[in-house]
Amino acid sequence: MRISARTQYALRAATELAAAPPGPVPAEKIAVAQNIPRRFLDNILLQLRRAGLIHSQRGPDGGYWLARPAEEITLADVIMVVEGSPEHSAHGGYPGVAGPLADVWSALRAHEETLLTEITLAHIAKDSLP
Amino acid sequence: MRISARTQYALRAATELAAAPPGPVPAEKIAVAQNIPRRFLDNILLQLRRAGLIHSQRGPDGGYWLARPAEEITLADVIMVVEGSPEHSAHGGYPGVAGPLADVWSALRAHEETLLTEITLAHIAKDSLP
DNA sequence: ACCTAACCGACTTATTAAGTAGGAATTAGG
DNA sequence: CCTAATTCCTACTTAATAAGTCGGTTAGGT
Repeated sequence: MRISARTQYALRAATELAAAPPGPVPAEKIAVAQNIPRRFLDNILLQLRRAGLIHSQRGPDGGYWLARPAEEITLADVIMVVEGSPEHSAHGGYPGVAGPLADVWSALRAHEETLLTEITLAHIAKDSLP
Repeated sequence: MRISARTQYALRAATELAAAPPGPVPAEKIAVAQNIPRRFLDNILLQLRRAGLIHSQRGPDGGYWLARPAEEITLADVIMVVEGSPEHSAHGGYPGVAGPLADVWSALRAHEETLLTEITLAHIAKDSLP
């Protein structure tokens, strides 16, 4: 269950947006609230925007906001953007007697995906996990 | 769900031992059967032995064998040896509104651990997953 | 003695993660 | 129109980890 700093930052930033009142939230505010290195955060927010998960506005009073309601953005959505699509052919088919190991990884991944697809940013922001 | 090559090798090697008839199995045989770089495998087996998971015998007809019955060695046992004990303080306590994220990781880890603790080398070797 | 196989630490190389740098483009307010 | 705020973008650096290699040493059996 490895979760990179980048991924965690992305989720925390997104949660911050989910919890904020309507309107743009500047990156600086997010960085301070979540204690994320500013420049790095820029980088991540850019990626989220390009993926269409958030929108942005430049200039004074500019900032970022969610492209969809927080109830409709799952953790998996965010994670997939920053981690890239998982190439799950990595553990496919072990020699001989070790074959069944692949089924274990596959079960683990399945459960993980299920869980992360069930939980939305709204759940996190409101502390109402299912 | 990141699983290092080293970990996979360790599990596959252990499975090979679990499936073998009683008596020492030389590293070379495991390396060939599982297509694992020989020197690297040495390294891993050494680690497993030091952890008390397997025993060894030098000289001709030497090799490795499981220290306990395959039914009593879980995947978690093997993984913990090669990955080291998880420092799960890594994601402990996020600022403000992101706090509940920690519960998600914790749930994920709990499930993972449960599953890996339920499955033994015997299950893999005999392809009889629960 | 000799061959086989485990034992051991240190070393090299490749990849990824994490963060930084330096600016350019946009927008609102005065 | 000028200024300040703020996003946008590419590329770079550095640190950590993973993966595998090397060169031998030690012990056991025949």
